[in-house]
Amino acid sequence: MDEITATTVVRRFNRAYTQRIGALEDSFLGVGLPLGTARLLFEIGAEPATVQALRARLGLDSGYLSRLLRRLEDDGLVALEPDADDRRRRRVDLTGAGRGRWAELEERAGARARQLLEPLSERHRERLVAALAEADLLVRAATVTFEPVDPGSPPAREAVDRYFADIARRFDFDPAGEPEKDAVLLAPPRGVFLVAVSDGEPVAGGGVRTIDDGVGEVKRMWVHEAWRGAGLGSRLLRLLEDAARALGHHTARLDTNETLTEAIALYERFGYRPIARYGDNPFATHFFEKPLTAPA
Amino acid sequence: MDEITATTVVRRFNRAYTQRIGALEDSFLGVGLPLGTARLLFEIGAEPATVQALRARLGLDSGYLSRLLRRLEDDGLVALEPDADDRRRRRVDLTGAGRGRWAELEERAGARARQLLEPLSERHRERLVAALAEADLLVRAATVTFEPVDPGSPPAREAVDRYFADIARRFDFDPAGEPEKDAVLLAPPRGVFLVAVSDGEPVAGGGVRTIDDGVGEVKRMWVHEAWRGAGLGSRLLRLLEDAARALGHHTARLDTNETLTEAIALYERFGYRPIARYGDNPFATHFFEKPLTAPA
DNA sequence: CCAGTTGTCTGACTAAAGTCAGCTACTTCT
DNA sequence: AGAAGTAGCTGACTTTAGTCAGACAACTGG
Repeated sequence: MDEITATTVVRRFNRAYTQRIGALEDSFLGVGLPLGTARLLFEIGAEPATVQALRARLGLDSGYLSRLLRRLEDDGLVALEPDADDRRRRRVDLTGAGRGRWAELEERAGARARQLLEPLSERHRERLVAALAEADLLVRAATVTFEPVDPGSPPAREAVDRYFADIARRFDFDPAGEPEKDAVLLAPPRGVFLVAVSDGEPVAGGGVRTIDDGVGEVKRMWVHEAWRGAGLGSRLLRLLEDAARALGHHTARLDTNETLTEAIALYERFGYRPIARYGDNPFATHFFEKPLTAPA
Repeated sequence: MDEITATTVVRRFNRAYTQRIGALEDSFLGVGLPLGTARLLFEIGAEPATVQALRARLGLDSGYLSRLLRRLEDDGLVALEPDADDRRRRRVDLTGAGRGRWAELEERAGARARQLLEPLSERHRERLVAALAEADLLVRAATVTFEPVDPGSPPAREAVDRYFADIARRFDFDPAGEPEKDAVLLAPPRGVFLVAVSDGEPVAGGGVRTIDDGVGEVKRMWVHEAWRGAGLGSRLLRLLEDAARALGHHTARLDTNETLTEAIALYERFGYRPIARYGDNPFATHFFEKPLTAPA
């Protein structure tokens, strides 16, 4: 695809959309709260959080946020209380009145969305919704980044747990003890674990461990169901190969189960070739290897 | 489609997109201009204009805009000069320095778009661009409104001219004298002409005239090539039928040429039935009629 | 040619948004 | 226990964005 055309389409869309719907944010006006305050209330309603979490989510200055919260508290819309675990922290939640105000904001935002769809016929509405859902998935996927993390850390553990849960649905599998071993094997200096997190939730992850001098093994590659089809698997595998190279490996291996057909297709697309069984993974039925030359 | 789900998708997309790209607008920052000022400079660069045109395009207060322009002028980025036609008006254009600054903004906006596409594979990039193009078309179509205008007015004339140009491409057609007749026949109180305008350009239009007591004729239905497939034709025909009812008609007629197959399909979908030739339009080959009962 | 209208500008405001340094209470590390 | 760091708050600002009521010059219709 022509690079110029592609960015032109993105920019054209941005202009049209923000002009028409971007005013969407202004729909928060008219409930007697300035926009920033309304957005904050909205965010708290979506999920009560600590002050610092809100600061991160909204990208606000600490002093500024403090004042906004104070104002919401004075208006009786939110309640702040010290966090039991760390009494420096404060947890913010909506009061009854705040919940009412939040529902109002919800309703307005919903009305905005309905207003956009309303002039369209059923058929065109379906097309728009499908296009937005597709764009949503791809935009999210494009803006997520993979970060190396300690395989014992909560996001990594969650990714691995979900990986096990997913494959247990495909074939008879018992992860007994595996997560604990992973936490060691996939950690530096002999391993790596990468996770992509979106809205605080891991959406894809996987690791590399060293099985022999110069030979790395790709393990636990997983992509959240709702995020499949957006190319995260390919990006992850490419990054894991880079990581293996950085660990000094000249060869990447991996094993998998015959039921995981999409995974096998991905490995084949990436140039992995079937090899004889290695290691002692009782759940693996297929084994692959690929020489790690300079990155493509 | 489930109404709730549809609005949910729109809202979900809005959140994700504005959070990730909406910061897009902030990309105008970092060139030493506040956002509003940068947007103004951008708009002037896109097309030099009078102060009032900018006011309309950006929806700014006259005093406020005046000051913003002053600031840009002081910075040597724009030049203002009285309009030759009406010396109350002032025309604004970029200076050389302004053009440089504008190019910077362009580059930043383009970089933003590229940055969104960059992490995606060719295949996913194509999918995202296609989805955004589709959403763009439908969002524009959904937010455009049809307004009754004098058929002699510039937007109506342009719509009719483009209609003639389009059909002349389909079959041998000579519009001699027609636009002048239209300006009378499609005007109140015996006719109506509707146009939808987007970014100052007509994108769809059409009219109704009275051919007999209680009988109206739909004429000059046209949709801009770039806007086809978004349901504007259906919306327009529905509105024209409403207008015919408002003129007191119980029957709608129309003629068309056999080469205009999409139009014929539209009429049939709307319940028009073929009838014998009426009138003396030498270019028409097919004739249709529909009883106008209460609106669906 | 004059009354009314239009296009732009100025003055005098206000509210919202955001920044920065320093402070206090609490936790963590050694 | 003490030092060092963290979470949040307060005070004192600045900038941006925007409103509104005139003022004034230039145009337009009768």
